[in-house]
This record gives sequence, C-alpha cells and structure tokens, in this order.
Amino acid sequence: MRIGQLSADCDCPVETIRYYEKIGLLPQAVRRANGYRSYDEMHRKWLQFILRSRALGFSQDEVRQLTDLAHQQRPACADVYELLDAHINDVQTKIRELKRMRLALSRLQAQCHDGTLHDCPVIDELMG
Amino acid sequence: MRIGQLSADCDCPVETIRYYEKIGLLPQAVRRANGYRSYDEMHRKWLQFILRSRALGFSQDEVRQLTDLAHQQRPACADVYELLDAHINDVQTKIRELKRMRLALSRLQAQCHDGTLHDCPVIDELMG
DNA sequence: GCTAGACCCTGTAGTTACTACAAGGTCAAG
DNA sequence: CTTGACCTTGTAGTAACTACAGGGTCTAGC
Repeated sequence: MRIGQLSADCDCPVETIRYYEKIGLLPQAVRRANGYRSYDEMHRKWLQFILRSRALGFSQDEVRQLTDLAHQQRPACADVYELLDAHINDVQTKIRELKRMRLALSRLQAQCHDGTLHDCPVIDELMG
Repeated sequence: MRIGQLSADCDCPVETIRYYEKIGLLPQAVRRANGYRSYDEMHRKWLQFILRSRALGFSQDEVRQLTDLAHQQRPACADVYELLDAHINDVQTKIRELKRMRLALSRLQAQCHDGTLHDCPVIDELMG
C-alpha cells in the first residue's frame, strides 16, 4: 500500500509517517519504480506499535527502546517491565504536580470577588 | 541592579531573563554606559509575576494576556477570572488524561509475569 | 492528446519555551 | 597587567511534530 492508505488505516498524518521513517523509528519503506513508498502489514504493525506507545505518553526515546526490545527475537520481559514502571512513575509525578497546580489556582480564583470590581487581588497576589 | 543580581533574586537563569526581554514579556531594561542591563524594583516585580504565572502552568501567551491586563491602570477582574477559569479547565483535562493513561499502563503492566520469561505479552499487546 | 485533480516526493522553516554555546567586551582585585 | 567574574550579541540545539514550497506522477474525463 502507499503512504496515503497507511495514513488512513492508522489515522496518522502522512507527514508523521515520513518523519518517523526519517528519524529511524519506523523501518524504511520499500520504494516503487516511481519513487513512492510502499508498505506492507509489517509496517502497519510497527506504526500501530509506535502510535499506541506515544498515546500512552512514552517519549520518542522510550518508544525507541521499546521497539528495540520488540525487535529482538526473544524480548526480555524484565526490560519491558522496567520501562513500563519508570513511565508509570513519571505519569504519577505529573499528576501530582498538576493537582498541586490546580489547588493553587483554585485558591487564587477564590480571591476573586464577583467580577464587577475593577481592582483585581489576583494580579496583586501574582505580583507579590 | 545588574542581570546577575536579578537572576539570583528571582532564582531564574540569566538567559531566561534576556529571553523574556527579547520576546517582549519583560519590559526593556535600561542600559548603562557600558551596555549592561540595569534593573529596578519594577522589573523584579514583573519577573516575579511572569515566573509565578509560568509555575502555575500558564503558557507564554496566557502570561502575556495576564501582563497586558495587569498593565492596565484598572485591570478588569472579570477578564482575569475568565483566564483563570479556562486554565483551571485545561489543568483538569490534563489530569483526567494522565489518569486514563495511568490506568492503561497499569493494565498493561498487570500482564507481565514475574519477569523471568522471555516472551513478552506487553509487546504483543502494543503490536495489536 | 490533454488537462484537472489527487496523490506522491524532498527539503526547509515554524512551533513552545527555553537552554547552551561561541566569541567577544568590561571591570575590580591582586 | 593579568586573572576571573561578569556582561554582551547572535546562533543553534532540544521534543515531536506540522506546514509549507516547489516540484513529479498517475488516472479520469473531454
């Protein structure tokens, strides 16, 4: 199949597919006589893998590690587990930070009066 | 004071201060005869404002809107409230997304056996 | 046969919010 | 008079794409 088809199948922009190939995340496509990229099922699976990993918040580098592991004929489960674990911790940390942020914002918002006044305590607060 | 002093006072890298000036977030510093930037209390307050807003997760563009509002002699509280509200919603959405992500990752992790096996169901799962 | 339109190609520049140099000028202390 | 800390500018790098510009290719309709 051509790149447009793969793009439609995986719901991923054409540019992104080319980009993943360029940075070596996706294996090189076979080229037809006219220079067009040609893909098969194997490519589709790789791309799915990458897209799912990205959707789970893995960075490009982490995805690369995952694809490297998956590329081995006998991927070691322990390595995958480790990557997964580190990433879950990252996500956990981000959630905690955002929650702290939300609390601070709510506190700030609580200082607003009904919105009819012209003096804004929020700005004063941020100004220190 | 010079830029190094401001940097130390606000715990913000020198480069970042120059960067904020360059993109117009921070008002231009007065220049001394030797070309060095010179700052006063007003600048320190602006920078604090920017740093606090950024720490609360406001984007550069949102910070710009906030500073624009703060710049008015009679900032309208309602406008500030609106910005704050939109941002709290953004943060809320991010938290929800990360929680969903965490759940998916935990499910994936649960498929790992004790880590001694060589076949990895996690990779199979991502591969689809 | 020809042209319109859909598809494909490469390469470069833009995005966000900085960070990290490189190459040089200024100034106070020893 | 030199050493070192500080300052200046400008450019390039980061993540992870996205958006062109300027072309080539192929198919369908007239």
